[in-house]
Amino acid sequence: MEQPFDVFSANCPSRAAWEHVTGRWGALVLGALADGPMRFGAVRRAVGGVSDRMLSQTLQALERDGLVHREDHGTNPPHVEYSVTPAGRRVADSVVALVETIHDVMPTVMSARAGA
Amino acid sequence: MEQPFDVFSANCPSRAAWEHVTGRWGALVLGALADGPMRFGAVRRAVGGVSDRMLSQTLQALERDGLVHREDHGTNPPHVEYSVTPAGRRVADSVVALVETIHDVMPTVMSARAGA
DNA sequence: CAGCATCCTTATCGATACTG
DNA sequence: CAGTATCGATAAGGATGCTG
Repeated sequence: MEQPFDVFSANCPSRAAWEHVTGRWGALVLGALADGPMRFGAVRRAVGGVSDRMLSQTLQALERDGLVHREDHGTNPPHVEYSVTPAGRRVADSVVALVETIHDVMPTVMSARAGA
Repeated sequence: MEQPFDVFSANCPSRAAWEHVTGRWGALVLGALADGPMRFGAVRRAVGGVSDRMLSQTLQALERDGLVHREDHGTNPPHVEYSVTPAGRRVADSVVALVETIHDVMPTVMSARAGA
């Protein structure tokens, strides 16, 4: 027995984690961090189009879910490093695989959109 | 040579496909259809919390992207079957893998949320 | 059954300004 | 640098009612 979790159920706690990960910026942030620890500004540059506000919120949600680790060096000027936790790495790897799959099928998507 | 596509770029056409797939319902619908062709009502029951309206929009976006195939039997009462296309199957498989990863790490997420 | 049209509420997000 | 606070526009989404 096991896995009492089911993202297809609206009220399962895994649904919230699912939405943090697959939300507008969650997966992209995780994908960026999959390459290694990065500072706030580096993540912002890596993820095209994200604002300070959204990045901050996204990182906080992922940190609360234990998928991202936040390391504040407490210096001035501030120096904070974000990285994936072991659990976060597993999720990030799956996200990266999904990104690659999307890239792979893009030619098909483009011709479908064109009204192939 | 190639992969001119990059979801990390805000203006890449793959970003739109990415958002259709990782949007609130996209991945869940794809995940449901990964099990085989389903009728509209069956998908709605499979994906907890989705409304007619959102399901309809989501299916249309995925169909436009060539990831989902819509087969209207033209009968009365209506009988419409949705299925993944070959490209959609690849994406759906990646989505299912992500779902499973999320389920796997849920115990970790739960304890992180509890303030482990 | 498989949807679409309409309305309306809510949540998301971006811009801007500010702080230690 | 690494954020937070506030505001306002916009879009997402739910409820309801209707159709062939």
